[in-house]
Amino acid sequence: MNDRIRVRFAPSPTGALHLGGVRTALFNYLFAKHHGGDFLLRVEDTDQNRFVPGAEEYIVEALKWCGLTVDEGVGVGGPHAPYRQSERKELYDHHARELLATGHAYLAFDSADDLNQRRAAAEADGKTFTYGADNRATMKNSLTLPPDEVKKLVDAGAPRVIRFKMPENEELILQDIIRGEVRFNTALLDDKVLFKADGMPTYHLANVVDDHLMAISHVIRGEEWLTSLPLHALLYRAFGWEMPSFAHLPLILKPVGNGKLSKRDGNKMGFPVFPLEFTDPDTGEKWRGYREDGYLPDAFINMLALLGWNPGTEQEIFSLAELAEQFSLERVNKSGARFSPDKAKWFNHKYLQERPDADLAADLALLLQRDGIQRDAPTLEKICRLLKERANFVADIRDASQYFFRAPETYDDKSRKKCWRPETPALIADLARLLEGITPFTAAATETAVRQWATDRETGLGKIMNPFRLAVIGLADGPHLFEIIEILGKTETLTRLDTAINRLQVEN
RNA sequence: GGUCCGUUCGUCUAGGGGUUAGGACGCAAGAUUCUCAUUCUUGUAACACGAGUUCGAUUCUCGUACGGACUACCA
Repeated sequence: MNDRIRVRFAPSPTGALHLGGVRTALFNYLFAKHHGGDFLLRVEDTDQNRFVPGAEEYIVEALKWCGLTVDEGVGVGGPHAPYRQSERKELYDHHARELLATGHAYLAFDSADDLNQRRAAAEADGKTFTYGADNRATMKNSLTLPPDEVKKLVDAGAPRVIRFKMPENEELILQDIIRGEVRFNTALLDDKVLFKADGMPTYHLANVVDDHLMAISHVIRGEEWLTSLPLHALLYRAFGWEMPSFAHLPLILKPVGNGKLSKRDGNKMGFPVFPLEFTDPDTGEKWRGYREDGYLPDAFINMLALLGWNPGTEQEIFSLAELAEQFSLERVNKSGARFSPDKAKWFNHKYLQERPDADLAADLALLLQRDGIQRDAPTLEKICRLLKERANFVADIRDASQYFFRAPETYDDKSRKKCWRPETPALIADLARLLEGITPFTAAATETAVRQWATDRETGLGKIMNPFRLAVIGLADGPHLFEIIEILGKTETLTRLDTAINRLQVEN
């Protein structure tokens, strides 16, 4: 075994990947890249009942969108193929037999009913039934049944599982990179099923076998696996294999309320929990995605990286490469982190500001196209330049830019009451005459002229600008007005002034 | 219930035996501006509790409380 750093992200194709899963993938990726190692993608599809069509493709696409390039695994192949557990069945079968042969595992014939009965009985007694060291002697398995009867059952094809034989009373002291020492006593642990009656391995067996076969050096996974760490450690020992290092990541919690973030929270609280939009093939239920909501992948990743990890400095904006450079598992937090939709937006805002106007314009063009609006790229670029600072998403730019594409049909009532006075129409008419004579119709030229004009008339600029703005865009907010009219052009600007004079007179 | 893990501003977090306990999001105020936003400045607000160790504990130890995960022939 060499010293190469190799990590894997091993999701189950049971649906879309949610925030927690993406972050696990991210931390694995960052750790691998930090050490110049390999990032593998393995699909753990050993549960036939929970398989969701399209989920695997979704996972691959989501990682791609996030920029987490897979070095080896599903979708890209590699020396340890196949990387889909359903295609590696013989391997698990072989290893399960080995455990049976070495006495680390045994056959169990108990039916689901038997087990349920025992559990119910224990519960009625206020206890918890564990199929472990203290109870396995009372169950129907190859430890309790005479060998010939076991053989008879096996030959008859009786439904059976393979269980791990947990040591009776052993204190296990395990190391976790994030948490330090973690202790367990095997007396309290149960004889987990390693191989199911349907001929498939369970997570535990498949996971350990594959991690070993794929030469994984570090297992970085969610905290929900911490309690299975002793089982996995014992499995490595039973096989006589060197154990990889383990790191259990803290969970991502709901923004408000108790518990870990679930996919329900997103639709309920108005933020996506999935990187990409996802439609449940069974229920038809639709889930929002960060991509479709207008998040930039780098912003999304940056936000996720800082959920449970920090560099120890005050830097908070990181490219993926910077993240990889600075990442270390030692700086991952122990406690769960509440997810904050607000902060996610803030990150996107930051990244949006850095995005070239031409790129923003291209995105904006796409959005506008859906509304049947088309404009030339230079104009859209100018619009983006003006509007982006107040936007979190390109869609915000679209929403705020409507007056560039059509003249106002209504006028902001509050502003109208405040600034549209009886003398205003005449003022605006004068202003229109002034603007008519300005060529070229640039922001600088119109601003200079209007300021001069205001000074000459001894009228405060505010007196003019507010109704001017209202007349042109129908709103009381927005970017520099002279920039707006430059984009609109002289003709359109004058038309709008004229329209406003007529309509606002009537409305007043 | 049992096992394991955790607990610093509302949230994400830095720090670590002696600090004005730092930063960011959010919120509030001020400055700038034709407006809104941006930006800048300022403010707001935290070491869960109780013991112990110590000259001194938010920091170390132990308890308690609270939170979380696991407790399937799911991963």
